[in-house]
Amino acid sequence: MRVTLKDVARVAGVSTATVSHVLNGTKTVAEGTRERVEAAVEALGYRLSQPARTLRTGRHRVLGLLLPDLTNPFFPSLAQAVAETARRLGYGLMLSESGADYDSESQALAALEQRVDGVVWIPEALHPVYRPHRPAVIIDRVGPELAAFDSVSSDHRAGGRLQARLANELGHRCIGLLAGPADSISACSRREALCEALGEKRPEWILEVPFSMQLPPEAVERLADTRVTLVIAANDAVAIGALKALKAHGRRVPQDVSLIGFDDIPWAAIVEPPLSTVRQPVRAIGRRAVELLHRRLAGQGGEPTHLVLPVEYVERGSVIALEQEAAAI
Amino acid sequence: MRVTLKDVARVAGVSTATVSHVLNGTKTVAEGTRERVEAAVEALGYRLSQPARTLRTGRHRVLGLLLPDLTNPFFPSLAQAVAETARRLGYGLMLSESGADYDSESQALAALEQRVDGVVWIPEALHPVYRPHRPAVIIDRVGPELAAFDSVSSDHRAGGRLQARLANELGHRCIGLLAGPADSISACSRREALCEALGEKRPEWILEVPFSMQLPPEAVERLADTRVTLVIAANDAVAIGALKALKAHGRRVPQDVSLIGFDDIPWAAIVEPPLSTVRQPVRAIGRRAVELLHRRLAGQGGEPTHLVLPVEYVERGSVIALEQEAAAI
DNA sequence: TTATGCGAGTTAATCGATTAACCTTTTAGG
DNA sequence: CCTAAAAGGTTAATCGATTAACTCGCATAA
Repeated sequence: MRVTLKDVARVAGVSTATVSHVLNGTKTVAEGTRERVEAAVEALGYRLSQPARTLRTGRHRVLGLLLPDLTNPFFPSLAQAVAETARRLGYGLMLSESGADYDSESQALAALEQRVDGVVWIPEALHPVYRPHRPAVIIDRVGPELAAFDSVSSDHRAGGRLQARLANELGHRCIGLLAGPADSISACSRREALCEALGEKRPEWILEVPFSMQLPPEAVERLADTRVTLVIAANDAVAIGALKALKAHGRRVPQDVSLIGFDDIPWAAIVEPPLSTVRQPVRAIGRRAVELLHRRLAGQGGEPTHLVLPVEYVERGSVIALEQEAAAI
Repeated sequence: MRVTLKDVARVAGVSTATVSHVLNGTKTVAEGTRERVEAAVEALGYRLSQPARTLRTGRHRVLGLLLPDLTNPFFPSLAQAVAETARRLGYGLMLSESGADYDSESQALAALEQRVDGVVWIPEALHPVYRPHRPAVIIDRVGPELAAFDSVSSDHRAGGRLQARLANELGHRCIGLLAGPADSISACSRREALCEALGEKRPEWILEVPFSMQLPPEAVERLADTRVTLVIAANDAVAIGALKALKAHGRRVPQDVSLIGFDDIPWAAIVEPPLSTVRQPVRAIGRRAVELLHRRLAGQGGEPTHLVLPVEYVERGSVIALEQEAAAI
């Protein structure tokens, strides 16, 4: 059925070793021989068996990427950067979504690990239940449990402080915080740094919501609170959900209430009004993660590396100064 | 280094065959023996080598999904449906993006095929250059080139007619069409059916744009055309791009100009105003595609099956009747 | 009593590549 | 002219599982 190296070797009149060397360029092969081999490959339509090669060499030449949720536009962007870098370094990419619960995350990771050389992993839980069995680079986690692995993350704390400073400078005293899930490490870092930097003027209310455009009814209700002059959202998806809710309540953004997100997903610039947000360097994150993984797979790099990349504020118009202060500026 | 079946067998005091049978449930094994084997597996932390299994059995237990662009929110939704169904049928999923050009699409497909049992493929080009070497289910293509493969697609022609009927009923006579790329089969079907159904009242202008929120400058310019009362977009992403451009021109949707999209991506409901669109049954498409693939892999099903799934109009408010006619309704 | 079949295990071939070790011829250097 | 190295090839072991074919008791049926 299947055309194997052996068939090619027979047709080309050489040994399988030679065919392999031609295909992989692992040894010099005489011009004429190589041509005969290549002709045979062509004629027979030979296709390498990856499983066989992997079994023999122990290398898949594939990296895995495990992320929480493709419908959050942040992750496709990340996936593209990861895929691009992987391909540049000679790897394929196997992408997997971890699904809702931690069980399915563990399962997905376990399944992934069996088919790749290493994984880039964006864990969901603050206290992950699973430890990778292969080289892994963790994105967005700085906790102690996975400290043994390389990691890359945005400077979430700086992001939180950025938001706080903005609130201060623009004179917002009554803040509503749509924080991310309590067990998300990145959401927690942002929230902590934000609250610390706000100091006295702690948020009027804090609500934990999932990273999704779909706000829980409770959150929608809270957004009717007219005292609040600035809503800080866990990320852009949440911010966009909030935007919709605010409009439904008849509150104008930014005239009646300012709104700020996090991530800078493509849609942030599209919604009305365009969303001011804190940008994560998504392409850099993906690139650096793969590069770290590659280095690790090459056997270099002893101590785990923890990269923290800077974030920046992107002004788009959904945040303005409080009126009384506006005159002063 | 690696713990193999042999190690487990040695520790459990049985042959590798027995271990394999315990692990796969392929033969009855005495209670006590099984327990010893399971204990050994646990104690040694044994993990199956997928490449070895695949080499031996010829089955990967993984399906591939090749799609054009993860940043178009239609595809993540599709990917989720595909992943879910695959998992339900006992497969893993390997997801790959085909990238910009057809070369990289062929490469991606070739790479994918080597690691999966079959692929779900959403080709970009009207005339694909590559023919799959494995069982494949094609999504959104009804052309002759790939007719030998199973396929699933929305009823794009019906979608086009739906849009035309809407235009008729609401009295729009001057239509701008932001058609998709000329080499996209689905875009072409829609466009053809639309134009046929419009008959006399063919669009004032037709512009081919890529499936992206980022409209080419030419398209942005055209949208300033105040004669046009209805803009039909190739898909929701394009529609949302158009929405932004229209606003930039100071034209209100839907008061000054109606706008309709295609797909019904999650964001269609979020933008302002919410976008009326033609919904593709994305979950059903994904599910049916995997089911077809599974059947084919099981060796059943002789003749290729071509499934065409119905679309439906989703009214959200971005399309209204022309004023003079509005009174009549 | 003899065959038959089942239950529980084992043996060993096999999947399709890679690659260390080895063998000839050439080639080049001194 | 002699020797070392390079060039060009081959042989055969190996990666880690699966599974057809076989063995050996023992129970059941004829």
